[in-house]
Amino acid sequence: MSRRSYAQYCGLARALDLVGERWTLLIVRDLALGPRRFTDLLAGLPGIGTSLLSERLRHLEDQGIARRVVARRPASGVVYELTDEGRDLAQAMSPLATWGAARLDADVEAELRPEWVAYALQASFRPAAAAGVHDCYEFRLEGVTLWALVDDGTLTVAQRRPRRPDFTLTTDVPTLAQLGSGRISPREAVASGRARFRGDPEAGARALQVLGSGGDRPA
Amino acid sequence: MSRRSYAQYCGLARALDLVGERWTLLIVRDLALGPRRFTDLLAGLPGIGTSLLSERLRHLEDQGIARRVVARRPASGVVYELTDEGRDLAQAMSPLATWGAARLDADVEAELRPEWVAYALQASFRPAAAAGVHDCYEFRLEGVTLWALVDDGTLTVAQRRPRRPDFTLTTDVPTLAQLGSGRISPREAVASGRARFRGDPEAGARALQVLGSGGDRPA
DNA sequence: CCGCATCCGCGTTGATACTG
DNA sequence: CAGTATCAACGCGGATGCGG
Repeated sequence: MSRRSYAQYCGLARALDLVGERWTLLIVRDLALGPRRFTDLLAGLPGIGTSLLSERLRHLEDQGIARRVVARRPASGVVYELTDEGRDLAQAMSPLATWGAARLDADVEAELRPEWVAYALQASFRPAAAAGVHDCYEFRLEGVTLWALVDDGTLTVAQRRPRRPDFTLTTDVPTLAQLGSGRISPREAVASGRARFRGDPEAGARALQVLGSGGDRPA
Repeated sequence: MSRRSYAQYCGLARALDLVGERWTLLIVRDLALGPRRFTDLLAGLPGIGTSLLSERLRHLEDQGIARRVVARRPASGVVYELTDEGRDLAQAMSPLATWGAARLDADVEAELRPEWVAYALQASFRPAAAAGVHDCYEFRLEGVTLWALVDDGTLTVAQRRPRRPDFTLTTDVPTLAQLGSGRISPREAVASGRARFRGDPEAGARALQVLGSGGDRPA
């Protein structure tokens, strides 16, 4: 029953005491995309047990990271959502996610869900660079297609085509991650056959600014 | 024997598969301050068992995050140090450490070691803001005193006074963390009695730029 | 003393069954 | 749908031992 603590007066140790246990950060990740029901979370975390999810949620609630809300409108039920502190945490773990994304090898036998990519896009979104930008980017990734809708300072990742996209990028997730982090240039990605770009090159350049580390121009 | 994996094609899940297990990130934190011996790490991680530390180190080695080096010079023995990838990771976990530092309550029964504070300072250091800066800041924190030596683009955190400091800040760690993150202004910290500042106010302003989120001026 | 392996008791986790 | 109850399996903490 006693929660194990590192008992160190150190920011990292404290963070790990709070959210370092198994599944916790993945729950925060899922909640970062919006309110979720218990069963939504359960479906998004294959392998977690219901009791553990229940306990984790209660703990996040106790720590003021997430909030339990009795939903009314769509269908009565319980919904979990992040608090402001939870959103701070979601921001703080983005670099870790980016670091991990760069190490997503192609050979990993891992499930690919649109939500994970949506989370990665949200994490790498730079609102300041998106001022005055109104674009729609289509990403096709191994059977998963999704759309990033940039409107000024906001990014919405949709799983249905919201409007005619300014470009379509067909690639795989590791390549997309490398593009976003600037580890390879769009030119290289296309030249090596790992990516295919169709559409407005200027929109592609804006996408790099808004969703990546910016700078380079697409082929 | 089978390492448990989340098996999700998501950057965060991958990062947690690699370094999400207990103690692992704290080991990386310790190594981020420089090469360490097995027993140094052991001493800095009260509660870890020798076998677990050994296994974690081997895993970090396998993943190319840390490296095992047979030391010669000071005394023969084995030393562990971060690889470039490990340094990337250390960078990536800094925001998490900052998030946790803001939640280091005064009531926590936790050990305070100069190294943790040194790590926090390193994590918040912005080399770009330190161009042309040559300062020495003294921090006195509940019995622990240390010095931050800024020289152009580099920060060295010392546990012995390297030279006459440009200012001395006496406070506690939560307040220091809040100052660094900009959650309170130096003015407030001093006015509320939580901090005491003695020395060159302009050096204090530079410290905020270099070690914090910058902007405000000290009282 | 340093670096590490082995063993054991226990807390945490994963899977299933069951309930309002 | 939103959990609680239960139990087996695994990971971890602590002790011990052993070759440099």
